[in-house]
Amino acid sequence: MEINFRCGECPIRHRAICAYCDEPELERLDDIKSYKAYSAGETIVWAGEEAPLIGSLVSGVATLSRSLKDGRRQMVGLLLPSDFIGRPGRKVAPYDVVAANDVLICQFRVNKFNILIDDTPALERRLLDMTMDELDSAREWMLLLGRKTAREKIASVLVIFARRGAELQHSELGDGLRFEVPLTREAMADYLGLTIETVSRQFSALKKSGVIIMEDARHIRVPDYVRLLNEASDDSDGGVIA
Amino acid sequence: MEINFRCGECPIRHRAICAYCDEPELERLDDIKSYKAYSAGETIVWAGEEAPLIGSLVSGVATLSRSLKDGRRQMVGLLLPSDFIGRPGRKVAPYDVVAANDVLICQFRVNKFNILIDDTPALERRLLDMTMDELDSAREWMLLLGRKTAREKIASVLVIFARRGAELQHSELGDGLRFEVPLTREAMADYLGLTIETVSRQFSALKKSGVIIMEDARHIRVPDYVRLLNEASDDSDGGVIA
DNA sequence: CGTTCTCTTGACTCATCTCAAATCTGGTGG
DNA sequence: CCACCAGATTTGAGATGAGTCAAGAGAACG
Repeated sequence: MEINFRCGECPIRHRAICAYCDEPELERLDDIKSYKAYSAGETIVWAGEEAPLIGSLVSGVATLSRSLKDGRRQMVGLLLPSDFIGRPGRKVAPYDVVAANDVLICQFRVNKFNILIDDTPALERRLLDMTMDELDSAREWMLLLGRKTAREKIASVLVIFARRGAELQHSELGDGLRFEVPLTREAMADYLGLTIETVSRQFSALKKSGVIIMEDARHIRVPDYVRLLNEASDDSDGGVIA
Repeated sequence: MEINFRCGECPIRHRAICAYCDEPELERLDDIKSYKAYSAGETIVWAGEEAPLIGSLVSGVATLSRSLKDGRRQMVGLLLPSDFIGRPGRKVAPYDVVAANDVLICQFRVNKFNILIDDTPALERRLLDMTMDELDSAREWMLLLGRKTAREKIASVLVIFARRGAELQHSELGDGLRFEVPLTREAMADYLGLTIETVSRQFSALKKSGVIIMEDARHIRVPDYVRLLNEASDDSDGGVIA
C-alpha cells in the first residue's frame, strides 16, 4: 500500500516540524519525504543504529526508550502525532523507537534533511521550540519518576491518556469521559519506572476506590476528572506554560 | 564588588550560548549583559516568577528543581559552567534555580535578549544544540531515576563529579583521582530521588567496599575509576554522543 | 479449541523510607 | 584558645511500598 499526501493536506501540518514553513519550504520538504507505516510492536529505530531515521509521527503512538546492560528498561519519551523523531546531524541513535500501536511516519531522507535544516530558519526555529517543549516534559517526568508513588504515577499517565483521548475526539475534558489506554501494561511499567504487577495492582486499586471504571483492560471511564487530577498530585500552582 | 569582563576574555566563551558568535555579535551581547554573583544557598529564580532571568552560568554549580505541593522535591537539572539559564520568550519560570555554591552568572537583559536571538542565527543554533544536549541528559537521568538502585545512583553522581573535577583541574580521568562533592547530601537526595539518609548510607557502603575513600564528607578519592563506572551500571554500549 | 499473550492476584521478600538519636563540623563569642 | 551552637552528616531500628516469584484468569488468534 502506497500512502502519500501532500504536506498541505497533512493532518499534523500545523503542529509538526513544518509548522512554521511557508509554501515554497513545504515543497522542498515534500521532495524529500515519504510515508512509512509500522505495525504495533515493530521497532522503528534500534539504539546504536547508524544514520537513524528522521521524521514526524503522523498517527499512532510510539515510545522512546533506553536500557541498561542487564535489561532494565526505561521509557524516556512518548511520541504522539506531530512529534519529531531524530536529531539532525546525529550519527548514532541513542534510543530505541518502538511502535506502540500501528503507526504512520513521515520520514525525511536523512542527508537531505540535514542540509535543508541548515538553511531553513523556519525549520530550525520550530525544532528549537519543540525541543524545549520536550525538555520541559522530560523534566516533568523526572519529578514523577523520582518522587511520585505508584498510585500517583498511574493517575498521572491516565491524565495524559485522557487529554490525548479528548483531543482525538475533539471533546472536552470533564466528568464521565472515556478513553483508550494506548500502551500495554508492560510499556506503562517501563514508562513509569514500575513493574508490570505494580501497574496492574494500582489499576485495580484506583478501580476499587471508584476513581476509574474499567470497561476492559484498555478502556477507562472517569466519573470525576478533578478527582483523577488530585490522585496524580500534579501541582497546578507553579504552572508550566510557555 | 563590580565584576566585569569582555566576552572575548570570558572563561566560558567557547562553550556557552555565545559559542558560535563572531566578533560583531559578541559586541551586541556585551551591551546587554552584566555579571551578577550569588552566594551558596541563594535562590536565583523562583518557580512561578515572571520574566525570569536569562543568562549563562560562568562559575560554580546551580540546581534546577521542581516541587510537589506537599513539599516533595526533585532536582531536574544540574547547571555547570557554560550552561544556559532560562527559555527565551517564556513568561513564567517553571523551576527554582538555586545556587549550590557561590555562583557567577552572566545575565542578559530579558527583553533585549529575546529580540537579539530572533535575528542572530548563531545564537539560535547554539541554543538548539545546547537544548538537545540537555534533553539527552534529562533522558539519561530518567533512566537513573526510574531504574537504578540507590547504590548505582550514588556511583552515577560521583562519576559526574569526577568528570567535572578532572575538567576543572585539566587532569585526566583515571585511577587515584580526587574531587570535590559540590552538593550537600540533601541536594544529592533531591537530584537522585532518594532521601538524605539513603544517600549517606550508600556513601558509607561504597566506602566500606573500597570503591571510594572519603577524606571528609565533601572530598572523595577513587582508587579504581573503572570500578566506580561499573558500580554506576552506565551502559557504554548504546553510547550517546551527538 | 488449544496456544499464546496479556493481565490480574496472592504470598512473601527486600530496598528504601521514616523516625530518632548520636556525631561531626565550622563558626562565634568570650 | 576554648566552649558552645547550628547545621550537616552518619547511624540505628523498625515500618512499608514496591519488587519477585508463582499461579490463575481472560482475550486474541490461528
